[in-house]
Amino acid sequence: MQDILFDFIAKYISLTEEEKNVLLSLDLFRSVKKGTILLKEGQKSRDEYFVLKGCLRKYYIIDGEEKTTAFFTEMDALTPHCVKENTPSEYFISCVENTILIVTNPDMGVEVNAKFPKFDLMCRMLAEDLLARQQINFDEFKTSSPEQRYLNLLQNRPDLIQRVPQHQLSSYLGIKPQSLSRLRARILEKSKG
Amino acid sequence: MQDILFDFIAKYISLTEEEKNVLLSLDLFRSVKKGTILLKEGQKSRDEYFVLKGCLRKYYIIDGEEKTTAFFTEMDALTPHCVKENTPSEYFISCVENTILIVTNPDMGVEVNAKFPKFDLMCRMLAEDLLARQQINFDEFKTSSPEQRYLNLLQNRPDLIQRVPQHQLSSYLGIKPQSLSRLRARILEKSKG
DNA sequence: GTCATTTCTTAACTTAAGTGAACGATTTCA
DNA sequence: TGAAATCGTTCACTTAAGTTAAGAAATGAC
Repeated sequence: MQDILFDFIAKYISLTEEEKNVLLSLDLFRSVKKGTILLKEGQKSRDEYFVLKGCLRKYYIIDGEEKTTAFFTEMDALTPHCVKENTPSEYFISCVENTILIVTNPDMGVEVNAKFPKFDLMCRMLAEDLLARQQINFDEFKTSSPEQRYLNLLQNRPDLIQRVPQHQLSSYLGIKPQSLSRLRARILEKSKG
Repeated sequence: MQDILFDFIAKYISLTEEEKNVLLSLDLFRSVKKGTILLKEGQKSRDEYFVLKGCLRKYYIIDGEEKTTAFFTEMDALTPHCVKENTPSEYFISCVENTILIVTNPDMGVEVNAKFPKFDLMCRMLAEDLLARQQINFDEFKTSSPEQRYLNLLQNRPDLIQRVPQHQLSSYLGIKPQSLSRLRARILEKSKG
């Protein structure tokens, strides 16, 4: 399980065995049941998440309707907006599956940083990395039709389509559940000829 | 002009007069004519931009059609994806207006960092900041209809609607120019009653 | 296992975006 | 200045997404 964490960190910096042990001793791991809501709209929180196993979902409730805008799976990091701004959250975060997380907060960052000066460097690289990926995703979203977006998802994150309910996927694709059903039927029809 | 730069930096770190002078002496300023293409698809580049005055546009050409995905105006920073990855660019960057830029590259970062240790810190804060804003924008885009997106733009960046041609705005909103025309007419009709 | 709830699909209808074409109005540039 | 290209709007038509409603299928609770 920890391997996922160390594989992830290894993408950015290298750790000694000793450093790894110190990290593990911090006891950051947390196991969360499917359906648990980690963050609610209006709530303040200092918790940042890193997914070791499982899946988190970020969603808004707008006019009484859930609007899912992101999924976080293995190796994904998630710092809710409200953590940086110290404002009430505009969105919810819940567990799509039973999930194992690393939970940290900015204060611990300071502490950890004292022991690992490299940690700061890694955080910057991570932020830049996420930003770059986010921008590409956004561009792809803007330049595609819902159907293309679904096909892209099928290519890039096929696991999501299996592990996430359709009605959550649909708003992630920017459409209604009925439209996703129809769109899938349309694609199937095409492939048959 | 430099005030824009220092106002921007002041959001993150504070500089002494001496430090400001050193920064100015680096001669990073560049004036670029409207229509100039700073980066082309397929091209490699190390240049990062910060807009002091004017407007840059990022666009793809997909099936022979320009798809605009971002505009960068005063105080916006832009690091093309290809700079970090050292791969050919997938998109173009051009000047919508005569523009004054600060042009840097990662190597200079090393040099600058020797003189300003704070610089590194600022870059991380900036990356985190941009990431947070980007995520909110993306969420907003996903959860809105084209019409809502246009109204949001009218609220949040009214200047863009003035300074940017309609057909570039439209793909930024994820629709065709004709649809933007129609949508504007529709809104006007509504407001009349 | 059964009942209730949630989720997914289908259908009919409405609304809005895509497409192709035409038309002035600008803008560009020789 | 005058011709050519670009740009914005409009129109008629097509296609796809939103909406409302209903029913089938899967899931969960007891």
